Amino acid sequence: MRELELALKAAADPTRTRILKLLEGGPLCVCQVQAVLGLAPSTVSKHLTLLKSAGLVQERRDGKWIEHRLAARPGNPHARRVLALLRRALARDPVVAADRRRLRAVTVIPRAELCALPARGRGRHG
Amino acid sequence: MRELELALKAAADPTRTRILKLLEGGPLCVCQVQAVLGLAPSTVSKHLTLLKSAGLVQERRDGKWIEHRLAARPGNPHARRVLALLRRALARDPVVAADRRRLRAVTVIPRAELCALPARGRGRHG
DNA sequence: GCTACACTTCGTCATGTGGCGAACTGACCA
DNA sequence: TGGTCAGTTCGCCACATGACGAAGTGTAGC
Repeated sequence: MRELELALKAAADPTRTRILKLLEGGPLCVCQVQAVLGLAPSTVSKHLTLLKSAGLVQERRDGKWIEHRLAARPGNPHARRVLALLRRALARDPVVAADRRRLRAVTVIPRAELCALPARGRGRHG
Repeated sequence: MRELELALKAAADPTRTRILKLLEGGPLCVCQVQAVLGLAPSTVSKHLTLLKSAGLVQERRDGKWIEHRLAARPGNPHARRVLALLRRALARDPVVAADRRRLRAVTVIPRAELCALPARGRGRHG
């Protein structure tokens, strides 16, 4: 019951829904998500931590960066169900579509360059 | 997006999850739900109103009472997905099982008698 | 080891949410 | 037409949640 609650609550926030839909396209690091959503790094990190503890997302260190991806085989069966639901939902949602466009623009930038961009929030103008 | 959010948020609260699982057994009036969950009528009503506005539940007046049931054919496709998810989930949850036991005890009492019980909250002792 | 930097944690704030009792609404029945 | 009573709405309270910036953590590379 509690696990279902966690999985549903994790998916029930629009920001986290957008993150999950972004991750359907493949693994991303925090600053890529941040660049697409336009949020502070601390905010993105908190959402990803919550998604992880709900079992929807896994992480893997890749040198300096941390790759976040949808949980391939969640231990929590509710998490699997919620991910499956999301995969079917919002196929034509305008917000999701816009996010995907922004993501395409973002992923062509090398990570080292993207993450160093000044507009990141960790010093919004310097 | 907003509709998915509403449907997920509606199902993400444990009290509402319990209500939805109860309704899987058939339509119920407010005082029956209340008798099983042990909550104030205003609280149950609020939850049912939210479930209705999320498209998960429908109501039908039956004389003095109002029957609440799972939406048979929700206009909102997200609502349909969430209900399908819930139907598969919590099949062996202890809380849900206990609720079902209590519901069986409650449904043998005629509604007119049950709803008039003093322990209802609308005057918890008189 | 020291610096750089991707990310997290902490403290704070505004807002949302779940619970209750009291007052209100509206359908049935006399 | 007025009473009864199932259910809703309202006002209130405590607590959860999402956002931010500042400070902290830990890995890569000099």
